Amino acid sequence: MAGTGYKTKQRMLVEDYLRGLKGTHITAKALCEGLQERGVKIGAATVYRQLDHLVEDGVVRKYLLGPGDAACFAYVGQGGCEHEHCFHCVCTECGRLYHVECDDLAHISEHLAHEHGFTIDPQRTVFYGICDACAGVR
Amino acid sequence: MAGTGYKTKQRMLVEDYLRGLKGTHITAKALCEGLQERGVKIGAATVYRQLDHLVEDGVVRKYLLGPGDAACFAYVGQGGCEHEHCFHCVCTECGRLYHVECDDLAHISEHLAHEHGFTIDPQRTVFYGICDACAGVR
DNA sequence: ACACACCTGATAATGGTTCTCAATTCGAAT
DNA sequence: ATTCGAATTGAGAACCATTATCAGGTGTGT
Repeated sequence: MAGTGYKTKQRMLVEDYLRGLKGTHITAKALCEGLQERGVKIGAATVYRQLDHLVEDGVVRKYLLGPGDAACFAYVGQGGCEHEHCFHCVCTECGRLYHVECDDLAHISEHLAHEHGFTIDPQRTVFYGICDACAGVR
Repeated sequence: MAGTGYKTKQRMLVEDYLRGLKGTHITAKALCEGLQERGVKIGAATVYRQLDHLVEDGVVRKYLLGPGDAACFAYVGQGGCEHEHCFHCVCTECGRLYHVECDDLAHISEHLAHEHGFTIDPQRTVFYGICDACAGVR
């Protein structure tokens, strides 16, 4: 379960970079540029490939925020259970992305599953709305 | 609240086509082709623009089934839904769209607003996951 | 070291969506 | 009905994230 394929330099680089972000999300392109700014020579295609592998291994999570938007990736670690009920909120005003980890959200998942026969995928589900910062300004 | 901009022929055509699907989803491209097969002359750009307007008006809902896949659109009617706290669940397996009206979901909205400073827009928010019908098959 | 499967990276290709812009249409006021 | 400014249209180009291609490099077990 430790990895799909070989342990190459690039695999380590991508994984380490994500781990260093400590739960923060990042886009594939930004990750690629971030590595290159560190002097690492790595191609975009490789970054995408390694991200796919890491997601398949369950070490990294991929979030699809919107159509056309770039996917976001975040390190969740081995077994990544701590963040299982982490949902995302996107402010339609400022575009900011908020991580919300809360038991109440976990309860909603269970409620939907038991009462409405629908099992939510937290990785794909995004709440759209307005954050207080923006609500206050208006 | 009835419409953004002018009521053009194309606007009506797109809206009527979607309404005729009665809750079923359709992709922008398919909608465009469907109209053209009816003998309607309409450009893809216009279809996308009108879909955006209809989504903004809350009459149509937009959602993604998979990464890289085309967005899907479904007619949900005037006022978005008859009930205020109607959320939508999309099965990523079969693509079916479920309407869920439930007080527990309303509570989550309040909780997020009070405890996490984020006010959900139910019209725009879609839950992604797997419905029991598909979960059983696997 | 050897063989072979896998990985890399630059580039091209893909596909959905958005942008451009001249021509057309809309809506309200005349 | 006519006019005029603003909004819309449509064809194609542009955009952007992601994938595919493929020759050459690299990892692993023997």
